[in-house]
Amino acid sequence: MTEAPRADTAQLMELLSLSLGVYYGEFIASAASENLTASQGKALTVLRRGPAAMRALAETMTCDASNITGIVDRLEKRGLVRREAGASDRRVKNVVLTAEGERVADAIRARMRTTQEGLDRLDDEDRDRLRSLLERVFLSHPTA
Amino acid sequence: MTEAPRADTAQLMELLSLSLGVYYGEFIASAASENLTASQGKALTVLRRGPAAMRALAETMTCDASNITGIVDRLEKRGLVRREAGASDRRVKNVVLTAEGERVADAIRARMRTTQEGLDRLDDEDRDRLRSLLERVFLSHPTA
DNA sequence: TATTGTTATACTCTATAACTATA
DNA sequence: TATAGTTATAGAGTATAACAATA
Repeated sequence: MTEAPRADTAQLMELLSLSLGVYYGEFIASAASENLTASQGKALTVLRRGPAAMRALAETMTCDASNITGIVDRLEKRGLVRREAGASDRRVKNVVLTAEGERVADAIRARMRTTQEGLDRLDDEDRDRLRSLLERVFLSHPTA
Repeated sequence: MTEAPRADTAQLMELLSLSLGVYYGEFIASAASENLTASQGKALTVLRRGPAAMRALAETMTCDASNITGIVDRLEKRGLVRREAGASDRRVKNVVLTAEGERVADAIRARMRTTQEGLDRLDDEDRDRLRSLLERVFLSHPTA
């Protein structure tokens, strides 16, 4: 009964691991071609979705808040992001992409040809199925 | 005509970025709970598929071969892997999981409950669809 | 008192270059 | 000559602990 995983859960986990390896490997190479480390590229990717406080950025990137100081320092030194004072809470600093930062973030994604071509091989129906499946697996928050 | 990406390729890339971010975040936390860094956990995950030469390990992990020395050193010191002399080419060292290493690799995967529960929410047909889609996007090698 | 961001510290990861032992 | 693995080095990432400013 109950919560025993179905027979091929292990297979799917393995396939996810392989897929992530392909995707992340291409991401690292893409960031490197803009002279950015994986963490710096990841920060730009996250900030592309909108400004974020240092703390929030740390949580999204699954690392300690103290690390973000150095990562943002280096991105700021290169003119890719800037720190803005928080509106209500004066302790908070919001990190915002500059125009150049947006350009670089876009360039990183554009360079991920293998992944994009993989998606382009799917027809419209399959692309919609993939979207639905990913949302259900990774983005649904079961009431708990 | 031709190679222009379909309208929602950008959406799917963003969704992949979010989904794999969730997966990777859970992986990092899972490895940390076994007192392993992301790279060490990744190495165990790769070796779980079978022994690999130092060089091959570096390629799979998308890093320079010189890094693997230190990573394997630390895993070996903890008894999770061992170096074996190559059969034909005496320059080669194959890295092999120990029994304890296998146990830890399994524990890392088993601890990824959020992802597993996400997969468990799918019925058999959807799970098969997801497998097919991931294989087509990430693991197919267009003749080129 | 609790929280945000920073700093100091020690360890790990990373690429580059130079080395050795094989091939 | 070329390749597999190692070592040395410098810069970056990482968690922990302690701190100042603010809430």
